[in-house]
Amino acid sequence: MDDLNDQIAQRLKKLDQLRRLGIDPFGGKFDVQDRAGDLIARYGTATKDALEQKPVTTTIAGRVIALRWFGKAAFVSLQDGVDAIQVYLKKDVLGEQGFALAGLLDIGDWIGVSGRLFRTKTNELTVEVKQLTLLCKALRPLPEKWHGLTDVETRYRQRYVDLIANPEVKRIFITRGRIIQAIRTFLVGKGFLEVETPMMHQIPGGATARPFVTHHNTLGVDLYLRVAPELYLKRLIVGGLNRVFEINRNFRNEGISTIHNPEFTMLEFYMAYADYTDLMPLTEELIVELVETVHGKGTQTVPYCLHPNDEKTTTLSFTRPWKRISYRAAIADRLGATLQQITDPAYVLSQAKKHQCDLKGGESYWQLMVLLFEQVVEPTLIQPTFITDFPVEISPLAKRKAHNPELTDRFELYIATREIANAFSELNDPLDQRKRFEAQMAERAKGDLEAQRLDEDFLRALEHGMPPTAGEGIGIDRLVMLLTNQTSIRDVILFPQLRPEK
RNA sequence: GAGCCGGUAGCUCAGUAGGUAGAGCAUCGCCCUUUUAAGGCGAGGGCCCUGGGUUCGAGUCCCAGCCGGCUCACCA
Repeated sequence: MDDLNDQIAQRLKKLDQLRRLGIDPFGGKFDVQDRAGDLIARYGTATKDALEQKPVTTTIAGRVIALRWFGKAAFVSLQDGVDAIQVYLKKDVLGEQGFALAGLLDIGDWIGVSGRLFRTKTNELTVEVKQLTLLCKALRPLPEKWHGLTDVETRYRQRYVDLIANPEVKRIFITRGRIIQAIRTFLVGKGFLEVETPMMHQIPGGATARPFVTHHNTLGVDLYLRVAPELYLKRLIVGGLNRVFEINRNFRNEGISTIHNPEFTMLEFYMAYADYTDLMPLTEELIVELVETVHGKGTQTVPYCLHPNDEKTTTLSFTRPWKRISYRAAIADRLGATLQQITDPAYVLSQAKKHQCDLKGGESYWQLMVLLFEQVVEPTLIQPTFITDFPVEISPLAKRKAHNPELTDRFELYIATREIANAFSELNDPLDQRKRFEAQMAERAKGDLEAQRLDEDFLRALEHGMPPTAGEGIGIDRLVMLLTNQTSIRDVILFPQLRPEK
């Protein structure tokens, strides 16, 4: 222990004293009879008299998070999961042996207790401990009880301490788990099969992003951590698994921010015989289901702070149906332009200049439109909105619109200015897909490190025939942020990526 | 990657004008058998992020770096 301080030294001293008393400071199996939460639920309203007339005995375990001494007695706050219950240690009930152990307890220790329930003078439901068992001695002190642990760096680096000291953090991660469970239940209920596809790719594909590179020693090849599972999931559709989904990590070698972690969790699902229009009501249904999972049955609105230091909370309304507007119409709307004007490249260029888009010169019409969309439309998309009909330039894996080959059968769902879902009718024309890959490779050759690579095996799969299919990806971390009202992705990822310590 | 803010005891934070480093909680000792931020009395605990510089003297001023937060840019 490099940073040995007096508090650790004191606890090590107590460790010796415990061993001299014949007590194993690191305990063993303990038969827990009740959970603190259950006791509170069951006896939270039981009166003092009722508990005396019909005594209730219980055996519970947990971590000591507060310890208040009164000479020959002490009150302990025992944390058991998200709940805490008070236990009372009294010399004449515990006996000499038990009381000696009690005297060596510290905040942070794990204990098991047996005894009867009673109410204190202040009417708090409390366990009067007859039998005290040490389950594990903690050697390090916990943060202060009142302010807790607030240093963000320590919270992320030592999440275990954060989880102990900040109950709301624990709640967020429990909610995250419930959200993911609810997604699985929802999709399985719709006939989807959960699958796992490779995380290590020989050709990273399925998204425009820079990959992480690693190396396989025996094969003697470099492998890439996947940026998306898309191309593998579509291979499964080719193989006849008509409805598949995967919830797993993607890795993108990019910057880190409040909405970006290098590894993030993505849901992707693919549905044969469907198109992107089928996915809009499905997405509404799924997300409303998740809103209800988190906020309760029948909930239509969710409070959300758009920025960390925002005083005011925005109310997000999930009442169906959600707004749908095409990419082009959304831009025209914001610019106050007609659909006629917005097709004019000169007009679009002038607007891009007017709205301070980051122009390098020589942008195509659609490149300008993409810049304008980000600049003027995205920040306004607070309420759930489906943006449809994306330009083919930025949709290399999506089917073209039947009546307009410049556009694709695609939508993105925006909530609180962020892209939450991305879906399209999957391109199943292997000849067009090859051209799209070639166009991407041309971009790569020009120095675009994020452009996609040509994947011969994927093309071979498409050549075997992929039924018309609709596919969608949902960024789980950002969705969890929305549903738990968190403004930083690090608050919904247990161990966010940080620079090495020291 | 750029800008702004921060790093002082285990934790949360003060630190005046550049002049011996403080509080609360936690810890240790004593008192206390119904408290809940328990209380009372006493005590210990510091690489003031790191490295340079200015100065008689730096937690404080200057420069560089490390780590973090926020904002912006790219990405989901």
